[in-house]
Amino acid sequence: MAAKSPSDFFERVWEVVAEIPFGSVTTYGHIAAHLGSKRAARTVGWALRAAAQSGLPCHRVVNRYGGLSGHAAFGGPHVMEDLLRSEGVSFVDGENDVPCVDIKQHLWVPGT
DNA sequence: CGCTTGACGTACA
DNA sequence: TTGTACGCCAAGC
Repeated sequence: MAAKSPSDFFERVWEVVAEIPFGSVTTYGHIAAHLGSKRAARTVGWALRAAAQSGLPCHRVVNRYGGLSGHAAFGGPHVMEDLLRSEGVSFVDGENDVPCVDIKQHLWVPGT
């Protein structure tokens, strides 16, 4: 698709997030890499915050460790986790008793 | 108009 | 191996 404007970076993130299948999750790094820059993960986070306000399923986007980072943007610390569990996403205990999404089982890659 | 912060990740010392 | 620094892009002050 033809590029539009420099801020199109946000729209690309939203486009990818909107294509995440039900019950699947992806990571900031994968989205950023799909956009062209692996280190743009931070910018992806900014776009996700705006995505939450756009009504996109940004709760399907987690960090590299499967940890839910943007729970604050959902208005509740357990909203994001509950949404993922409602979609059938499995949670695994992290190395610090921290529940993380089983990305190994639900990881979805942009372009699939 | 310029510096700092921010839902991360990779590279290097 | 662990810790620190850098990079990406946009918004806020």
